[in-house]
Amino acid sequence: MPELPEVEVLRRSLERPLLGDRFETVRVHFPTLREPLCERRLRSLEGQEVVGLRRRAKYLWIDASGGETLVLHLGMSGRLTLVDGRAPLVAHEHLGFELASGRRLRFRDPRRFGMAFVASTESLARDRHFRHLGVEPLSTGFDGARLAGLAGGRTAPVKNFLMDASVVVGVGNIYASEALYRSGIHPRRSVARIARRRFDVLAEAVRDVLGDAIEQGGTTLNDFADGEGNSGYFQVSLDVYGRAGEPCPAGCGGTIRRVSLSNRSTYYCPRCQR
DNA sequence: AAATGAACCTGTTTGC
DNA sequence: TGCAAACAGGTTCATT
Repeated sequence: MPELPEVEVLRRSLERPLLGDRFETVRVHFPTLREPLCERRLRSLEGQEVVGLRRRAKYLWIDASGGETLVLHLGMSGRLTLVDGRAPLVAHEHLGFELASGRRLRFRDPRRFGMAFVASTESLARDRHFRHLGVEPLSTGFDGARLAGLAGGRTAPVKNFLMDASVVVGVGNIYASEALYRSGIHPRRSVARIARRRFDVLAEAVRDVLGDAIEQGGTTLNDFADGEGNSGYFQVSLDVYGRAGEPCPAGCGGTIRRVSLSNRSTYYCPRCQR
């Protein structure tokens, strides 16, 4: 489900309802995520107030008053929703954070690629999950010069490069295809063969497509929803992702093609993208 | 160092 | 209709 826009939409939707609320009881129903849940550490949040919601890459950081941060990652199929405290358990509900307001923050992840852990707020930058991460694409530090510099000495296909979190974070399989389409760059093109000027175009396309998707509430392919259960609408704005066989939306006369790159479906217009 | 592929899981869709 | 294969938004680790 979630790339950067979906996590950012989630963060924004939860910020107002969660700030100032307090963790009362943390319930671990199934400790089986990719990294096993540590019930003791998670329960250490009990009694702490929510003082901030931040996003780093595709991770959500929920800062608590005791100097600890709840870190959540939704993997492929994770869902985080605010429900009534008396709402029944649902299938694959791994975690429930019962709040002083009587609500519950529900974390469920059928495929178990997600993560949930607690770290001290002060140590987050040094945490092994974050220390290797590259630039935030919506920050001022992200531009064509930066991308071109990082591409130096590399030869990988540009789509792989864009999806490399040590280069730039938050760009997943959907938005990589979309940004390349908007840039007119073929997803298989080696970064060694991209002219300096085209990196400016690419950086701007990444920034724009992510920004547009956030504005539209994210992409809901199956059932992405924000913390209050609202679906996104960006899926209707996708130019190429999931549109194999359809005509290129630019009207060039080409047909959108689907290929596999590193075992990930990749969509592009063979006519517009070179 | 960089690139590639496999592994981790379950649920849903596709194809025979 | 039924079943099996293919596929799905991510990250990390091992191997070249």
